Amino acid sequence: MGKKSELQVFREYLQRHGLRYTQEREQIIKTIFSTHDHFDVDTLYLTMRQKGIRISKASIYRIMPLLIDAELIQDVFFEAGRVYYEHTYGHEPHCHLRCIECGKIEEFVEPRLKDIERDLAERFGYKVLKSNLEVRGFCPECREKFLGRK
Amino acid sequence: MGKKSELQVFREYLQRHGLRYTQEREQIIKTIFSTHDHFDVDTLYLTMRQKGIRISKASIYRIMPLLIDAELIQDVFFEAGRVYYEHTYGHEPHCHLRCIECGKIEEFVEPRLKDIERDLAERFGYKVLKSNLEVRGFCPECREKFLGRK
DNA sequence: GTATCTGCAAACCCTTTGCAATAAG
DNA sequence: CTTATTGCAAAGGGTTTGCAGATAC
Repeated sequence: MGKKSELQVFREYLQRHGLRYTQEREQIIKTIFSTHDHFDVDTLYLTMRQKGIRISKASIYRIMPLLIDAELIQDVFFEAGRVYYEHTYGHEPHCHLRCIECGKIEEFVEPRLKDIERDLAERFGYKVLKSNLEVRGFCPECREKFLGRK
Repeated sequence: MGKKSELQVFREYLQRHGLRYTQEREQIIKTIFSTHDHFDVDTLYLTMRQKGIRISKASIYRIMPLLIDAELIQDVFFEAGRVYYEHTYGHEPHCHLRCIECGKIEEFVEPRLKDIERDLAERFGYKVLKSNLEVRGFCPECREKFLGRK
């Protein structure tokens, strides 16, 4: 049971939905999965242009929902009116610890969330699909700078 | 040590910052704390107009950051390009369980988050300020409708 | 060939901002 | 009185959309 490539997953998703596997869609997937960073549409657009890939923002905006629906990426957080994404296919579900001062992000896996989800499903009768835990604070450096060492 | 009213807290906050306690600010606080619902700026604006309170959206947009800074309200989630808020003063910190189909929201208190926060602070050296856990899924009704009873 | 997809530019919509009038202290 | 605040309307800025030409299949 070898793991399918993200391209393969996307291709099958498109086929299943009667959609087409275009140059632009292939390039977006490739670009997104070529780094581990969180990104927004604007960043993705600029990155692709820098690589010499011709694409419009409109197309990116139209393709993002497909990638989410195909469970290849996920929106992680919102800031300054922008949506930030990360690619999730092939990664263990994880949470984010963000410094509100410098924006640095640490990822961590928290097994206790599974228990919490299970308890919630039972208590409220929900079918739990996913959970998102975001912790905010000061990273060690900013903490020192702003809270005076302690 | 009686609990201060939200008005009192806001008044003191404003004073402390050299700001003025205006009609509009008083009315916003009163309106927000008169229900337990989550709200966005537009809803708040319409609610106030319905009650016959004269206020502009611009003022609401300008006052929201003050309420957040005074720790009276908090932004809870973003959806369809909008920010949703809830009043938090006087409430125990809680998390949200949302139905992605009908939008219903259940609130729950999760004591295990405190442990998680403590562990994170130690592991990454962060000063943790707050955490936000949002769980998404299908509520009992929507689950039945869409997933066929099971 | 046919229906989907793309790029462009305009439209949208929530939010922010400049400015003159108003009100708090 | 002095300075902060409000309301209005215009500007911003991210996202969506209509349409004609391009492209997957």
